[in-house]
Amino acid sequence: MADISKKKATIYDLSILSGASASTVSAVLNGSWRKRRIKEATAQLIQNLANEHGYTANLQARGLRSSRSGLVGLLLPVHDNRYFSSMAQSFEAQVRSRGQCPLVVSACRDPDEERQVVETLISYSIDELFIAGATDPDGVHKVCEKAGLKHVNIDLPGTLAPSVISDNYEGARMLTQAIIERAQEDGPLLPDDLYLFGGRNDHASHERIRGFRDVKRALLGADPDVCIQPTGYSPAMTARAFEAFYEGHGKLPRTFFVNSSINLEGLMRFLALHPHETFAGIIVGCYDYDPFGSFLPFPVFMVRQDSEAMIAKGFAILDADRGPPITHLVRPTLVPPRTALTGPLDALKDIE
Amino acid sequence: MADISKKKATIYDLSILSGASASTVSAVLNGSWRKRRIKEATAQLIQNLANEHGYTANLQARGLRSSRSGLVGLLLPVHDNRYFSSMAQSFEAQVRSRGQCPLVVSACRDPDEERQVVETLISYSIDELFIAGATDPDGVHKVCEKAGLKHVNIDLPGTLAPSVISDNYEGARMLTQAIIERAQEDGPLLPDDLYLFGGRNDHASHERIRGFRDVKRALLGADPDVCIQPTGYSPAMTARAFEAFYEGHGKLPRTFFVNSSINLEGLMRFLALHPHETFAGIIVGCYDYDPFGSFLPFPVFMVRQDSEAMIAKGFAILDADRGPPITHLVRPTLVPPRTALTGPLDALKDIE
DNA sequence: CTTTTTTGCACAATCGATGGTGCAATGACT
DNA sequence: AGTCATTGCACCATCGATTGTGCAAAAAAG
Repeated sequence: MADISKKKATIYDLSILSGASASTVSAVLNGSWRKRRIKEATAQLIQNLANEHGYTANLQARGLRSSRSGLVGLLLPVHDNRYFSSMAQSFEAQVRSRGQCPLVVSACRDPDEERQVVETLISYSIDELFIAGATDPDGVHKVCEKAGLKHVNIDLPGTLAPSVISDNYEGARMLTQAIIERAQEDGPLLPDDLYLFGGRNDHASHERIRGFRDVKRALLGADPDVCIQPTGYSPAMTARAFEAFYEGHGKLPRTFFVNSSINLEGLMRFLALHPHETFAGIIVGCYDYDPFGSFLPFPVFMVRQDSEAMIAKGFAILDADRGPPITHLVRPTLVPPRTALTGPLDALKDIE
Repeated sequence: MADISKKKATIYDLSILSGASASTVSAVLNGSWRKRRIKEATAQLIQNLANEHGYTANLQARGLRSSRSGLVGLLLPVHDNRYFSSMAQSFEAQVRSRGQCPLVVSACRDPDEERQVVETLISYSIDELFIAGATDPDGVHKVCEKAGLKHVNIDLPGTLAPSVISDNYEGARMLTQAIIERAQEDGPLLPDDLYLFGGRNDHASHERIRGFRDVKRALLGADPDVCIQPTGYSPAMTARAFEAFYEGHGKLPRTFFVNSSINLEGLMRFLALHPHETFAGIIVGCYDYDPFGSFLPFPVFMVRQDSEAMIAKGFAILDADRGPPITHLVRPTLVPPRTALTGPLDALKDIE
């Protein structure tokens, strides 16, 4: 209690105070003391001293010695997005419940940045790495491999390491079917009335586009290539695509599938520049859930990816150690318009 | 290139390869070699070897020795919210541009959790800590103090350490004035027509409420206490408050001020349970910006807090070292309805 | 050709914790 | 009492880097 000491206590300080050796103190404080046949009384004494002086282990020293740091990394494209930030939230909770320390970093979908960030994490001797939405998962894999770092891909699969991803094909099918059915309530839907915006040359986009096309062909009989507009993942590019369509047609498509909430932000940019009439009657599907996106002034069907389950599965794979580079699918859920799901925010302490 | 070695190279490996001593290698690789009067040629030789073998310093070892880790922490209430996640994004960019490694963690607004998380960070010898939206900044301060850890409060001020916060009073004034003026376009506004929902017993809420009340009294002549509904920060509680009002009045207030985007999620939960007519004609102000929140089917004025500037100011304070526990205000901006601001997402690499 | 200065680097202690090994003291057993 | 097993713990090398110190060799000065 009466702890005037400015510096943090070390096992050596406790060793002097207790009269025991540093290795005994260490054993007591890291729990291995039974194995080392330390007397219960000695352990108690040291424990008490440790509490009294607010001892906490220097995790850098421990990490250096044991070459395990207790750090688990999550590599994200960006934080600033509900899908990834809620993944970060789940990740953090799960890592902490395992007694480790989460390290969440973003790399802006830049392959070089990705590799460099991972190098940095490796320099801190992180124990495990979750690679979420990496542009170049296999490039990152090689970096991890070289350092002997266990890792899984989340969200976008790699070919060299185990991956856990959303079932994009099924999710896209559900979403496409939902918006078609809803649009048909307003009258017959032609193939030209249903577009897809966003996404690019990655696995998730491919699968989503495949699901979209399969359902569209089945229900509407055709899917002209022009209806697929892979604009990449930036809001600006997506906005440009909407703008281009609008220039050409004088209106938006009656209904469309937006590849992600980031692309949906592109739609917001478009909307900001056009009056309400522009989007009267449109039906939108968005592959990602956002609580405010769900309440836009037109029906927005959304797909909520189960990032919590994906992270959990990721841990299961890492725990199983050295699994084959298989891709595991996690089923997302369809969220109808005007739906406010509960989330991590509900775990906030807020007693009042 | 031909690097078959499974283990990471150390300065000792390079020391053998180069024929120089480990200390020389160390000096070369950490840049202090000029000061140590190492020959340019020797430095070159070692540099080349290091590149060839993909050497990266073990930052735990370095941290242990130098008691500086290169880690900078950011403590958040939650990730899963555009305000905090965009703060995380700015933070990360700024930390990295300073050559350090960002460590973003959340503590769920739980004072105990906050202190414990900070203890953990301290065990990793982080160099600096940004405490954002802490429930108990001064409690955290004491923990930092004891460990000699430099820190600033962001968003919610403490009395013991320097703080950088949003100018909540001014922001609330702007927002209140904006929604009043907008509402008055639809006819005269009575004091009972303007409510405030959300927030609790913290500095930010107090200031926002104060700004709200001052403007409301000035423009509408009065502000009955019943118009202030501090529901705390949970969506569920906020939804309950809307529900209660609706029960009592058969409608929502004509216009209201929502204390944060988390509370705005509470409004979404309410909306999900009620038809469109329920919110016909309402005008909303929300203290926080969310790109989708800005496009809800009724006018939503938002306040965008400048988290980037707040982080930058935080670094300036830390760099100035040992500043007095002064509170610095950063002015937020008013965002009119249907506005899509650009953000960190626009920095995403997305060439296509 | 000495003496002094400068250059270039090696040595060794150190940061705090871990874990293999060894040894004295105690108790059990014949 | 003598042998052996067990208990309880101390010693010490080690993880990989940093840094103060010291000392040859080379260069400059005299």
